[in-house]
Amino acid sequence: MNSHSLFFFYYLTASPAIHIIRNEFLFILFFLLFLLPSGHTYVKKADKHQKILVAATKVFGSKGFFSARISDIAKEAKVADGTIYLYFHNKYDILLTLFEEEIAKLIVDIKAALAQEEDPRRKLYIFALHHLKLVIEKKELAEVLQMELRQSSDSVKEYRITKFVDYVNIISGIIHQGQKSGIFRPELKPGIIKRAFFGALDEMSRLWILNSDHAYTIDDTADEISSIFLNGISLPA
Amino acid sequence: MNSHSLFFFYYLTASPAIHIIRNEFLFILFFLLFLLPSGHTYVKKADKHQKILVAATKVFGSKGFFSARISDIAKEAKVADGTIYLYFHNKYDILLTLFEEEIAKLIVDIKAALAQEEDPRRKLYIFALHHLKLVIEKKELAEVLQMELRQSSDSVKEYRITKFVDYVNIISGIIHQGQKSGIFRPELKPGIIKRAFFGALDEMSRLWILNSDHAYTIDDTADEISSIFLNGISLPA
DNA sequence: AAAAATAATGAATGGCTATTCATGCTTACC
DNA sequence: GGTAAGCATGAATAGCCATTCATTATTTTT
Repeated sequence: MNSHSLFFFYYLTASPAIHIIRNEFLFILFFLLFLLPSGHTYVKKADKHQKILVAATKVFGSKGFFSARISDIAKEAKVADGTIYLYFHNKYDILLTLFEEEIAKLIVDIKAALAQEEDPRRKLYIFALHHLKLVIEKKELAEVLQMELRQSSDSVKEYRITKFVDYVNIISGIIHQGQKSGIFRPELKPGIIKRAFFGALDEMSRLWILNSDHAYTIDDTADEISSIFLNGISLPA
Repeated sequence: MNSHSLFFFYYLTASPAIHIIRNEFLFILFFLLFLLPSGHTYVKKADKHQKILVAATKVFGSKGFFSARISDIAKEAKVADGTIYLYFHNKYDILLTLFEEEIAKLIVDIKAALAQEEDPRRKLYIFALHHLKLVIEKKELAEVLQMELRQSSDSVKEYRITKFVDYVNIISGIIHQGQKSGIFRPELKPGIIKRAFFGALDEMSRLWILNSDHAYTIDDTADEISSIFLNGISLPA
């Protein structure tokens, strides 16, 4: 979408102003009114952008970023290798876009679900449930998160420190609230807890991803983990 | 060491038996008595093997397996690129060797420390402490573990399922023992707990590795995490 | 101290694959 | 139905880097 509008403006500004006679003006008007918002080309582009991202998620998820080949992604998306470069700058750009779009969605989702709830204990449970549900519903994405969030390369680190932290900080927010309202032990450091909690969930994801025999249901797991934490961090009633 | 002894046997069996006259017999005896156990060549080989592993740990740790170049490792080890191939089959072999040797050591260490202790609660604490200490004392190794345990490639997965599980199963052993002796809640599933516990610790490592400003001490952290878990999984007294 | 055996070197090789681009195809408009 | 604009294609390019190997250095043996 982004690159599409840019493209459009490029063409617009590149043609000398003197050429904007009546015909062309009408054409541009037409273009603005019909093509840009919902026109055919536009939709197709968005389609492929999406198709490529979906394919990339699958391929990155199963082979990891480095072992994944552009041609794998192209084949999976049923698109020529070169086509990918009409939509993304390079391989790494695909990964970044994947993160930006998906983590953003995830944050929105979870925040919406949390807004329904007041009790910090319930909130923690809801967070756990959402996070684990992601693993089921978007198995491939979860695998990418699993693998690539760890890849240490300075550029990735910087990125991670931007986006990922937002997500994890939702937890410390909950802990904080719980401490303020006297439900959680006040001496615990939210900075540690959030990490521990995320780590526990994340490790469960890994379990899920690596084993195909899912011995426990998602609800059992969310239940058990948040219950441990709640018992662990709550003040005695 | 391994490849060295193989080498020796290769030479031994390759020379026809008829050649073993008195002189050569004495030579072999000499070789066996002096060179093999502590001779010069042997030590030097072990030296370089080790030097390369140390260098590799550093390089893998800072750049990740895929971004690490053999030439980086060679430079770090102060050795020619080609030399590495006298000690390892290929790049991936370096990584595997690293794991085998280090995780094995770690398991031995932790088991020794645990043997001193009876109380499952204390054991859990000790495990946490050891694991986190690893992150401090062998920062680079910890980074490699962090990064590469996640790398999804079928060969790695298989490997992981062999060695790594041994390590994590130490936790479930402790939980089990605690449940049998009526200290831990019997309805909890050790299969989940061990993962959650490991995940929490592991996430703490990540925190440590990514942030340079170490806001919390290792003991604080081990304390806090095991305390949460202990509260969480213990039966009310 | 020469010869033989072993080890180390690093430049050259070769395979692999991200990226490009000349070409052909589709669609949208007249 | 012809034309132009934008799209898609995939073979060719180009760069990177693991691995090899002819050569040099070192160590051991006689």
